[in-house]
Amino acid sequence: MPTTTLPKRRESRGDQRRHQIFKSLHDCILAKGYVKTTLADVAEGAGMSASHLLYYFKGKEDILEQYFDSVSVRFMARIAEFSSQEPRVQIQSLADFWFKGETSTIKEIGFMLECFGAAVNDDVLRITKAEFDESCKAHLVDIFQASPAVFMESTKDAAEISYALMIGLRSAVYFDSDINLDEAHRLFLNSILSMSGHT
Amino acid sequence: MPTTTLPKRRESRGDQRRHQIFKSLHDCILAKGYVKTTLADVAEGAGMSASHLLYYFKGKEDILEQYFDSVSVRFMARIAEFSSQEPRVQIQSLADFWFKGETSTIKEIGFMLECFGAAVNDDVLRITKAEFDESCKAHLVDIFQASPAVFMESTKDAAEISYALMIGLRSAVYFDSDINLDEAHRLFLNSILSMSGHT
DNA sequence: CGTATTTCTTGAATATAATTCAAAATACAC
DNA sequence: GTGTATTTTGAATTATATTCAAGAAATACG
Repeated sequence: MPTTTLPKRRESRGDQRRHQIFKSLHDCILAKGYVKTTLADVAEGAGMSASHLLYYFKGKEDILEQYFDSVSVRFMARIAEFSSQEPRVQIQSLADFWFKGETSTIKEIGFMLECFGAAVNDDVLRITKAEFDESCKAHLVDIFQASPAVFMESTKDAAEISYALMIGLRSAVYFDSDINLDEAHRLFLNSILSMSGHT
Repeated sequence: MPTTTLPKRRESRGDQRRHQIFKSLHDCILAKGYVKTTLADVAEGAGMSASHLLYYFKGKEDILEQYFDSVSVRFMARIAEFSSQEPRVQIQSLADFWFKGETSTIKEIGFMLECFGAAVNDDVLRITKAEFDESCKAHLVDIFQASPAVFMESTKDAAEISYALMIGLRSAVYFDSDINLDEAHRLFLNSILSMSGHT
């Protein structure tokens, strides 16, 4: 399916091409998963030949690595926007970000989980994820420091637990039928509010 | 005098072979990850030809699916053993199980994370994981019901949060340098004890 | 314009790994 | 011993990632 995109002057031709490839990879992963996605699949979605993908990227892994990085950057920017809000509102924003909206559908969580699995044995993905985690936890520490009270030994512990809860609940939403996005949202929100003394 | 050796018919020849294959697959996954492991690698470790692996299993995926299932069964049996203990001891046992000992090294956590990633687009793995999760959460509900007090809306919520915490903390231990197995053990233990009213 | 140069694009060739299969080797029953 | 069932293998087959030489298109420049 060829996509006719308007030529933006801000983006070089190469960047446009790269974005088409990312978009196609994302579509393919949501449809059949990264492992089962072939370069031919991605190429067709991006309207080019498979061999031409390797003009822009070193290989299949490289496409995922760079795409994962771009998603990571986008997410960090989004989360950074919350910083100006009151702690209580910030917590609400985070709950919404991780358990509501288009970035947190079941399929998107599946994409995330598959990336984590791939990251286990891919240095580039692993480092990207580690930096993303670090950034998220730093934000959480800030939130807890600005909060009324923390029922934890330290704000660092509270951040660690909050982040683990987010990862674990999203995983549960994907795999387990006893919990859905709304319930996970409630559990996450209530837990963080409670930990931060927002009674 | 006993002249006849007992026929160790506990395991058929085929089952022995299958176990050799599982063992080899596990070694390979710890060494280079499932995706990068080839059938030739597994075959060499199990002392047979690659094509012969497919005499016992339908394919590479099938080996992982059946091995993951056997690990799941083994883990469930181990966790079921804790049931006779007092709630407080049971919580300690769970913390040790998930964050201490040979089943919870960094490499084993990596194996788990890679399986979860693969499970996203593999029906067999996904169902195995879903059933395992369900079983674990049921045990947690039992623990909370037998505990002094639960600072949650329900024991189901407490179980959901505990399990999410376990998954999220193990993931953090694998990817993030700001937390190790000992700290995760402490955080998990303290959180569950606190949630269950074991002050 | 015309053409030189750079960038883009492809199909054909190659490499690697999973899977199939016919047949050989081995174990086993009688 | 001989026939049958099981185990095992190496040699094809298939699928996919990757390389590469060369053609097409865009762009720079006289």
